[in-house]
Amino acid sequence: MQYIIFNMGVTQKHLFTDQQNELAALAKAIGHPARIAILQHLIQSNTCINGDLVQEIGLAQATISQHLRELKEVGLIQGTIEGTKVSYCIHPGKWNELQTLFDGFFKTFDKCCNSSC
Amino acid sequence: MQYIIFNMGVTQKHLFTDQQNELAALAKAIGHPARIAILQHLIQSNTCINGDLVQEIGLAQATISQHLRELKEVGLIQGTIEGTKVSYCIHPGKWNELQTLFDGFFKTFDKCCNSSC
DNA sequence: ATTATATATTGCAATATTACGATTAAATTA
DNA sequence: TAATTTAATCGTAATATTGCAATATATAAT
Repeated sequence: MQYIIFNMGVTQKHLFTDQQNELAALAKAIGHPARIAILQHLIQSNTCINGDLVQEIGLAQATISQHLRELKEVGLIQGTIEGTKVSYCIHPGKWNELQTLFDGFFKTFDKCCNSSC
Repeated sequence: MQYIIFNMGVTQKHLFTDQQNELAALAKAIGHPARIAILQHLIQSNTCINGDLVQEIGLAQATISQHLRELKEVGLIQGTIEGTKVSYCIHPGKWNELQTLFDGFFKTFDKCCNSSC
């Protein structure tokens, strides 16, 4: 009689620190070209709506909406309802956190110490 | 008679620039806590082998091997065969490219321009 | 009230990812 | 040569992701 085999297909987050999980979650969020494109367009135009991105990128409305939700869930963007539209923009605080976390991670590798193998 | 419906479940890379795809691919590669942990351990110990990481992280040998392959495929690490072991280390050039690409991306958002919505 | 506009959600199909055991491959050691 | 060590690959199971059409929801305009 079997109770649990093990969690197949699921990331074993408990093996890692909160910082490792957070860094990975942020990296994963920007780990799709559509979400990179969305962020770049938001940065350029300050704010924009779903429909703009559908035009700009060329994916279906539902698909863009889904990508926006993922970026929102990780906190990198925020949306404000304006009539029938929703105005999206970068969340400056989270963007700063993203930058700081990644910078810190990158800097831990000191290029002067020859890392060869 | 139907030839192509469309590519379900597959990222539509042709919609994006090479730079967007490259940035996303690198972000995706570090978008898993196990791969973050592997990179951090490589940075700390300069080089290490599969078995070390299995001990350190606590995932199965095959799983660590798979994560190592993903990091190798994107070019962030390299492996050198040494007897029965394979010594892994960071690829300094690619690490530098990673850093430069992300830095450039982060900087395009200028915090002074109030991005609110 | 009805129609138009815009986005979110649901449902579905297909591929991708995560994880592990078992096996294979390749070099080292006894 | 045979046994040991180490890592890669194969096979499999389960979940996650990607993408779209269709539908639902909610506000604005007629």
